[in-house]
Amino acid sequence: MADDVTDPLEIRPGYQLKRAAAAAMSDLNDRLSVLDLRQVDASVMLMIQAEPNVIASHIGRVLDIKSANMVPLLRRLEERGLIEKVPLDGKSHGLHLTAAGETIMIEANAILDRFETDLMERIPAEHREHLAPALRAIWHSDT
Amino acid sequence: MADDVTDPLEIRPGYQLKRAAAAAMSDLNDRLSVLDLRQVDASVMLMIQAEPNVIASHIGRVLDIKSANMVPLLRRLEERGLIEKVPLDGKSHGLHLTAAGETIMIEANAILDRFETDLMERIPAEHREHLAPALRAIWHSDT
DNA sequence: AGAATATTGCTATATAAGATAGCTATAAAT
DNA sequence: ATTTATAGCTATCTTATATAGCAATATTCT
Repeated sequence: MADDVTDPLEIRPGYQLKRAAAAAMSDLNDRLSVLDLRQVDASVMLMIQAEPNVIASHIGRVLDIKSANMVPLLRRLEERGLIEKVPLDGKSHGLHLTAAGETIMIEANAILDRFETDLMERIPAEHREHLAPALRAIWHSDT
Repeated sequence: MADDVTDPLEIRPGYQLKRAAAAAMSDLNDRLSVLDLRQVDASVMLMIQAEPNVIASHIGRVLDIKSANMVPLLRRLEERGLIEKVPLDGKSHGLHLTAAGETIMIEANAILDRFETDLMERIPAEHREHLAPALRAIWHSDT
């Protein structure tokens, strides 16, 4: 039996969204793996880079990472010498990229830029500009 | 510190895709939970409904479900009396919905339709029609 | 027909992401 | 000053999916 039978899920946008995200995220993970970084690592470091001295709980709030999961994530990055913590007061630490962290982020940003260029290039031109606004609407109106 | 600091990931379509998918899938899982079905269960049953007598390995190929994971999935559905297996030859089984399976799929299809209507309604009208083609392009050109 | 190969469905186990529950110390609010 | 909220943390659980491999059967090739 050839696999040309109509997939009843092909017409469902929810399924398209899931499969597109899975394909894209798998691709990105492969690309980031050469730096031994996961997406979540890169996104956290991106936030630290954008706002040095940011605290962990703020990153967690923005990126939806539970503090229980943030702790080992930051510890790994710190142990690799990519970030450092500077005490702000008795309980908070400002996060910063180290020199090594800045260096790896040059490559990480290049990978992310390339990934996104490739991602957008897959999309026919007439649909391309609509993707980000549509996705943002889905995400931000989620209750 | 108010959380109005610019999120450096807001501008990245890859991140938008991930967050939109996560929000939508979480929503859908909540809705399907009233039937005690997960998305993957519903999608498998949808394929069986669309093509009675389909075999498990075909579903796995189309939906990207490993046979090791298909086995317990089908067993649960069979134990709940929602599907049944009819031997086709010495090693394959044709899958069918039972009467109970047909009944639950009436509700499941209603939930899916409603979910997708709500999903699309969140998107501003001028972007709406572009979402599915854009997502399909991302998914299907994935190597 | 016989031999080699591929497919189907399966078991058992590993991995990885993320969620839950709860705790201590500190800071902020009343 | 007392209460409440926040930051960071530990330990553990759940869940989805991946890996490795197997026996029986079907298919393909010579």
